[in-house]
Amino acid sequence: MSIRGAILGCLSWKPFTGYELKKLFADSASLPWSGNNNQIYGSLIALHKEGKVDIEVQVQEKYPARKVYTLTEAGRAELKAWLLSTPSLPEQRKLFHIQLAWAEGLSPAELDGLFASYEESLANAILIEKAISRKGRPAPARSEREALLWRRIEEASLAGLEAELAWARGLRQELLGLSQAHPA
Amino acid sequence: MSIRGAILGCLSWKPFTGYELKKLFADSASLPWSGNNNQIYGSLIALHKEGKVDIEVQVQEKYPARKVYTLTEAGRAELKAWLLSTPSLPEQRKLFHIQLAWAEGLSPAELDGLFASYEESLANAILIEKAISRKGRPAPARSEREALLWRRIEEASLAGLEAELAWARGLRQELLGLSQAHPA
DNA sequence: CAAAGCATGTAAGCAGTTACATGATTGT
DNA sequence: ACAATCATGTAACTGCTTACATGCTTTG
Repeated sequence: MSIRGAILGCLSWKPFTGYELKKLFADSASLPWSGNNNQIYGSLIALHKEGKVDIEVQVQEKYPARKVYTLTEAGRAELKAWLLSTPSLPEQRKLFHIQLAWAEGLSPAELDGLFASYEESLANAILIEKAISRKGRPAPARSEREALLWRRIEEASLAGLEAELAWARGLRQELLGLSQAHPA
Repeated sequence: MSIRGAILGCLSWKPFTGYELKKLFADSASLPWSGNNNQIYGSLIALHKEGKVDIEVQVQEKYPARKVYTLTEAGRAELKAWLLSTPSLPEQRKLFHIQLAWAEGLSPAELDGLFASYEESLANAILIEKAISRKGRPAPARSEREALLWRRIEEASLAGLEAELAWARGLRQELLGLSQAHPA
């Protein structure tokens, strides 16, 4: 349910519609949710039922009506409680590593192909991340502290990808060395 | 459904019972599943229905009967297909970063407390990982290649934790500097 | 004229978790 | 006496994903 916290956090920055939140989640590498309708709209409806958010309906001429959500005092209280809850350890799900772990049945060439594909998608993800970051993504900067935090969080997300790419490249080279030392 | 792949992988190493697999998943830092009954036993039952595994029931005197699972040819085929499927990008779920992102409402002391708690649990997780790795966890080493892969995978998991701890420590110091430059 | 964007919502399903249920044996 | 280990399985639930449903507008 930590997506609730993330949604409350966004709304503590400024009011949003569900549609805007959806895009925000979908575009962010640090927010590990797909931003699908069910989660966003569902959470907003639940939050409203609990009195944590207010809705302002803005009727438009050419587009469907927007529902702009604002935090209430109760919402602000839940956010603060979540912010102060004890931090949880980071989770890393590196499925490729599990694939590698059981790759004994693959030929050196097949293994090398997997690495090539993995490195390519990592390199691609890094390029995309860098492009977005260079363009400057919308971020709150209500204080020097907040700006620093956001900068460091973005850096960490990129650094994680780059570390993984470096790891894969190093290991791939080692494997090439091995298969040349003991040819089939 | 990637846990299926992981289970098939284990069984390609040697036969296991559900109970043994459960412990294996629960103890491993690289296998991102809790090893709960429902998943392990459920998957094994499904795999058996599909003819991917054989069961040998071993009745024991003092303990409940064990069901030892072995891969069939069909199981080996599914494993190979999974091993050759295109690698997926690593997923990182660093919930603490999201907490930080919206921490604007917290005092410097409250923020510092969060960092202290985070660093402590990271340091703890690292110690546990190192202890287990020093004792040498059970791992297949049917070839030089397999031994190398398992070593590097273990290292990567530890390196991820250590990088996160270093990141947190660095940022915490920067924040301390900030709050002294602009005291409340 | 097709695709993408604006904007909301629901249905069906998969993946994963905690907790429940049973029951003997061994260690503290 | 209490907890942990051995060993299997089921029930109830949360979280999250894909896909469905609608309908107008703008862009290519």
